[in-house]
Amino acid sequence: MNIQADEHFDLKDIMECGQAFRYKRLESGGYAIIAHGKRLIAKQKGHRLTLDCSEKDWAEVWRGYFDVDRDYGRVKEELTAMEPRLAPYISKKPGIRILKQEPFEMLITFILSQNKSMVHIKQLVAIISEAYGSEIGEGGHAFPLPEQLARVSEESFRELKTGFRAPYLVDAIHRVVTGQLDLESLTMLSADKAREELLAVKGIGRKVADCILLFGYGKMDVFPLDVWMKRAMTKLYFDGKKPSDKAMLAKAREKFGDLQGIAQQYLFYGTVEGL
DNA sequence: CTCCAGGGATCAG
DNA sequence: CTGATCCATGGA
Repeated sequence: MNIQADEHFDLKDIMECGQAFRYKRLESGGYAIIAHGKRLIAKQKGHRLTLDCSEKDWAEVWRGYFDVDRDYGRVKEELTAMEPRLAPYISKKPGIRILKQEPFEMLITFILSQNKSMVHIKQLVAIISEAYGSEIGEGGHAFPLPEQLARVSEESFRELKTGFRAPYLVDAIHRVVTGQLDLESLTMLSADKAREELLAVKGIGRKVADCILLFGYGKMDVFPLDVWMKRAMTKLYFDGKKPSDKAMLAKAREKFGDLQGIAQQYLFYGTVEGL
């Protein structure tokens, strides 16, 4: 089916700005995307977005995934009004949107992400999906469900080269399948309350928790502070001197308010791309 | 060889 | 409270 995309939607930038790991760029310029247990082929030409899905799947899955019902024109106006220095980052990648991905997938993916490069995270998530996720056609595999990972031992995770993160994964999965960590219930909580729940898991710190909240729950009032964002914030607001994490987070809230999660993504992609 | 990667736990002051 | 060190592993 075809969708009308506006100037605030750029498939390439959405997929490649660092928030998603389960996509492949095709020869045609389109993308094969796996999310929410489904596989999608998407192509964009100008304002025309072509998707190989039913209207039902569009309505039930992909519309939410692409955050279509948020007015990014307004988001960008508000952010620019709050902080004019964000403008060059926004105009460099004006088509970024925050994807709404599966909470459990984000939980596992970002526990894995610590101290790893983005390409390696992508490889590792692919390997885990192929090993334990259900086949969904065309050789694609869904990200594994909690029950599918519950039988995986720490030893097996180590064989997949997850290194010191293996026990963290086992602990997180155990908490989910036993109901000790109720991912569903975090939807209704404030970011601060939801973060508290996530921080109880070993291997989840502030940064990983905030990535889960932003990309898995669409909570835009968080600011994942990773090495790239520390560079960006230091350069922008602290004159090259090394500020504390607390100072950087306070500055992010001051400058970007409840839209700091979205601001973070413009800053992140811009910084990775060398702006 | 060294250094670093979308960090966090632990321990020393 | 802040800062240093260690943690596996692969790529530059």
